[in-house]
Amino acid sequence: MDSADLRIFEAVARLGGMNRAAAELNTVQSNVTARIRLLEERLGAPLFDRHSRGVELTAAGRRLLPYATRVGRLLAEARRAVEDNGVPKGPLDIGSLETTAAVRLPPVLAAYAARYPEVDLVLNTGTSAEMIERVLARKLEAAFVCGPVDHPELVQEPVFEEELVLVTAPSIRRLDALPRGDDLKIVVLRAGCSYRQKLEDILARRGIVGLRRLEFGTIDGIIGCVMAGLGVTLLPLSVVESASRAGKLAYHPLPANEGRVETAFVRRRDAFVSTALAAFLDCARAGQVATADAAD
Amino acid sequence: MDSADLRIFEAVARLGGMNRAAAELNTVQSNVTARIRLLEERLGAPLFDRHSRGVELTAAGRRLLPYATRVGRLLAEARRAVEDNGVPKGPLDIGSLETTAAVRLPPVLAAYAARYPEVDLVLNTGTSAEMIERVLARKLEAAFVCGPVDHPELVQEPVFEEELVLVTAPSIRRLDALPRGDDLKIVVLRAGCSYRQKLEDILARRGIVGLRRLEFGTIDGIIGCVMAGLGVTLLPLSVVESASRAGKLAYHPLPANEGRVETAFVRRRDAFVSTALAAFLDCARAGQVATADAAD
DNA sequence: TGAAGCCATCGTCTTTAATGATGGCCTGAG
DNA sequence: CTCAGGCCATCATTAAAGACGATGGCTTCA
Repeated sequence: MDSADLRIFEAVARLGGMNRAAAELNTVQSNVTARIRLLEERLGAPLFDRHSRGVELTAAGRRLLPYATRVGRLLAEARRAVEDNGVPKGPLDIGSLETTAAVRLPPVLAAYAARYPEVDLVLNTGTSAEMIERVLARKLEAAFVCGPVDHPELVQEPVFEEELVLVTAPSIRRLDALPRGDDLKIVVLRAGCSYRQKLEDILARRGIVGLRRLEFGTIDGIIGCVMAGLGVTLLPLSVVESASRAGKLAYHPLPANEGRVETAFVRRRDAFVSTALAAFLDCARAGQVATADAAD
Repeated sequence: MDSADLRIFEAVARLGGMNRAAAELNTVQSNVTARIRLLEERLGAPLFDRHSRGVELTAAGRRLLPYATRVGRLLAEARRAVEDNGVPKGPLDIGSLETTAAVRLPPVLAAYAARYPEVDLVLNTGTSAEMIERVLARKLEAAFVCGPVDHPELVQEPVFEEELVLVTAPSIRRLDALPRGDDLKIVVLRAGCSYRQKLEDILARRGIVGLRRLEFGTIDGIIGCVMAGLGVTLLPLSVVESASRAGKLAYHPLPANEGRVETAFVRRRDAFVSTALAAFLDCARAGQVATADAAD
């Protein structure tokens, strides 16, 4: 048994047929057939049931399939490991919460891009759940998400700490003064946003329930909307601090148990840590230190 | 790059030379040389530095090596997974503490051996540290050790709970009555035994320190020695209960925080769980239930 | 009933790998 | 100093493995 055998096997299993696998593998059907037959012979067990519509995995085939994919992944990773000679370069796909991307990452990204011009960094934003899913699916090397994350396949490292505040129009001095009923909407980034549920919980604990929602695609949209008195939102203090100083917004601190959230950098436990990623993490840590220093 | 390439690469790296690798792989040196050269060409990086005494890994080679071994292991595991058709059979290497082997395992082993005659079970005894090391080195599929175990590479499952007691000659009714000084020895299974440190700690907390040690290779040896009044030892209650009833020994219960230890069944997180092992774990759990029932 | 899609088989051909002999290089013993 | 014994590189040759294309049998669906 050989990795090449497993590659063919995997394609046949995934595509459900030898013809289709042959097409994908840029070879002919007879070759696929022969190699599968040989593999079955060597393993001493049939891997597929043949029928007229194609083939189907047998029990033995189902046991083999996960190994075929794992071996394939490992070989690809090995190649990357050999090519990664310690100088960050190549593609680097990172995920992030939109707020983190807006508040924390600009200096990090700027420093990183300047220092490692050979890296093609792609930043991908979305909710924590989306980002975690993509990291697990190996679509992203790592992501900034709302921590703490407890998943056996992931390792996390806390990198930023945010203080979330309620944000309202500047005329609202105290939360009591919030208008009730249809006049007030909660404004969130979009469905599934990590902060949405949190905001609803926070308001609910203060007896404010059943609010309408307004969804935006950008943080600027949200801020504009809140400035205009259309609603209330929940954002990191650092996002709204300057707008607040300018008198355009008011923010309302929350107790630590509600307002403190940490942002964690998560990645698959078993995935290769490229030099590009390691360097990025260094930059992110440096950004964190700088922030902490500034706060002192 | 292919698993066959990696197999050759791994042998060359491990043996430090192409001639030696060729001998191990049952082929000729020129073949090894050619394939390594081809592999280097395809990867675009030299993997070995050649010199007159043999070869040495380059940085790129060092990055590749762990993948070579992992791919090799994965293929071997894949073969086993295909062959394992759900009927427990083949070799099964288990580790255990000696006390667990003596007290808990006999019924489990008997039931297992009777039920699955096709399994070649090998029981390996030693200290927790030894067993854990061997599980990590993949020399054992799993082991019974003194829990709880916290290691990222291992998964554990508590299976037995032991009550450890101090064991003395029958004439010793209370611990106060223990003779001090050279008259008393602590009797342990052997250096490195998990219970040794525990016993010393327990005695130290009662002001008994600096005792001589006496080491034995078997539990029977220890018991005989304690019966004869030569020393004190620490053993699971279940080991000494019958001897105590017969008036040959006295045992002295310990508070729960000192005397309760759990025995955990540990295995590598990433290792294949053979049907034989799964069935064994079932038997062990059944034994645990039986014990618990009997205790009620 | 016939076209379309599927897999199995076979002989041929190409590519790849293995072999054994040779040569150059270095090292350490005599 | 020299020579034997280890090492790796190279090359022509041979053996094996894999890929190919054509064919045929089977089932399904129109």
